[in-house]
Amino acid sequence: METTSRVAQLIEQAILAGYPHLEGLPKANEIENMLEIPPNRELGDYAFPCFKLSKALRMGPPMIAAKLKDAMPETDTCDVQAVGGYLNIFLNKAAFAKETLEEIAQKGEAFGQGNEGKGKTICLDYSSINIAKRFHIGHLSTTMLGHSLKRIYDFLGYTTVGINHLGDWGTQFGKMIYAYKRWGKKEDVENGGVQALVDLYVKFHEEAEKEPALEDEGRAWFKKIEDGDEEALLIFNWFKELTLKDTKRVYDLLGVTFDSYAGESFYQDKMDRVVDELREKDLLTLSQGASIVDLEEYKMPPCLILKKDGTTIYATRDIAAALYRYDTYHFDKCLYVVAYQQDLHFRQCFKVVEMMGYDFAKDLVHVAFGMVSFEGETLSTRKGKIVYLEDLLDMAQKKALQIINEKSPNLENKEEVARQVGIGAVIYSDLSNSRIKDIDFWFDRALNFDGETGPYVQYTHARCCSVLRKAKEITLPQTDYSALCDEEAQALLHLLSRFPKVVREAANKYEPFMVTRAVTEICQAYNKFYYEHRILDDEPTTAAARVLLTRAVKDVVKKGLYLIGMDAPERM
RNA sequence: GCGCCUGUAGCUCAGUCGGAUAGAGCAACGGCCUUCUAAGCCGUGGGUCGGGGGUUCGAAUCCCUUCAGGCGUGCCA
Repeated sequence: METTSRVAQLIEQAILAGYPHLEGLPKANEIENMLEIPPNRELGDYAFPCFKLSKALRMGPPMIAAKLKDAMPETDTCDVQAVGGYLNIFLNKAAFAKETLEEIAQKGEAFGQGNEGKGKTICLDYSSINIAKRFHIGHLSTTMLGHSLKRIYDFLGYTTVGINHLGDWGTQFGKMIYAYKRWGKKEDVENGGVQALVDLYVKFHEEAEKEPALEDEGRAWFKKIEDGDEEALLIFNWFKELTLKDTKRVYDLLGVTFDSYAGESFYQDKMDRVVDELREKDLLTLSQGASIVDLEEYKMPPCLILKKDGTTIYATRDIAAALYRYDTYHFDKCLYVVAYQQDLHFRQCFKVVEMMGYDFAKDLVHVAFGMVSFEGETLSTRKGKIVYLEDLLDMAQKKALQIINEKSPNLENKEEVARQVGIGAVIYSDLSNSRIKDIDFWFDRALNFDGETGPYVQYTHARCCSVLRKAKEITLPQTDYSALCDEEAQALLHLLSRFPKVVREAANKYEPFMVTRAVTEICQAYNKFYYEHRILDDEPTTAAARVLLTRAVKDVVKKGLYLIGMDAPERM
């Protein structure tokens, strides 16, 4: 049983001892939730605020605390003190150390793992790149948030389905085909990849300024795609392959994977169902030539389903996708990791699904995140205010390599470690704050390797590994847990023991940064511990305890990094 | 106009379901490597928690109001 639950039970017993017949007093599980962590370690490991009992017991909080202190059963779990209105709890340090470390030692990197998600499926829509566009820093958050959430849910036993909802439908692809046929060369596109396609698209718009008829040509080619014209599809699919190939390089660097690439084009033949069903259920109304679902009752603008030319729109597509995903995966939740600009769009879509009578509408969740700007300005290819992810990751790896050459010139696999550290720095900075915050991208921030950064955490992990390598060379006796009663070890043990709860909170709130933060705090506490105490102490039983603590830190940090999508090199 | 979001140290941000003197990192300055990785550790300075009301024994946290900024607000996604 967890320490906090046991403490809560003891308090429950103390309350019951004093007031056996009084109704409305908190039970152990409620008490556990009421427990707090004092602001200062000298005030104990946990605190029970007695203010909340004041009314029921008709007594001042300090008096209650004093009475509870006297009524607390004698155990070796903890001691208590009454301070003001608080009942402060002091754990038996050695017992706490033993319990925590034995569990982590037994479970290793599986510490915190769970099976509460067993039999449940979670769909995650993330990254969702556009065909014929280059991957840039604006795509990083959706990609890493989604990837991290997928790993977190996997860790908790859920079945997860990662979906890259490709942006592969629209007139722009007709324009691109036209531009390619008129100005493009096969080998240029083969060699230039997506950038060549982007160039063709830009060229189209330049020319269309002078020659407006080109717009019609573009539309005509898109119509050919829609109608399944052989040539059009051949070129279109080739563009798609090129984009996916280019993007795969970035996904490989980041370690990101997907289970499905069903994007917009995939739903083309699944839209009729939505429209028909909306008609049948009498939800569709005609307004200004377009077909809409009126949402005035819910204080939202109408949801557009068919444009006045009768064609579908992204809301139609997202509704079709939601229905399809439910039919296919029977998800317990479907997460849309998409920027907050689309908040209204998703609220409308989810509401329409609900109006259609689908109960699972409540399980559709928009996991919104902030906007990315670059050095204070809106991202813009045209103004050159853009950073391509491939370039950024390249710079990060180069910087990491340079630092390795300075600090660890004898490291064996420098290139590989530089990859892990450089990319880790970028991922960490992306997942270090709550997702709703806007990000103003600055190179020196994303490529910072000091302080609360990816490299800092990786460094601490590597430091643990180093100590453990040294420890292997000596034989250690039975562990003396009372050697871990010092401030630094105890602070560290608390952070470690809380890790499983943090992972669950991150999952419930869709906030990977909580894992990032928890791991960082563990590293800070370990580095402090490391400087205050010699791990490989002359006293072997002490050394054994500290080595065990080091191993626990290593395992938890490694798993935490994994959960946010980072690698943990053993040397750096 | 209306809706959603954000506002905490010079900068970037944490802050548990309301709880004890509001915490980190960066930047600045000053220390610490003949002992386990100095990508580290320690110290110093720095805060009207946007403003004003209210609820409460207690508010950065809840409610109201106001200001500032961002985003959205029907045929792009």
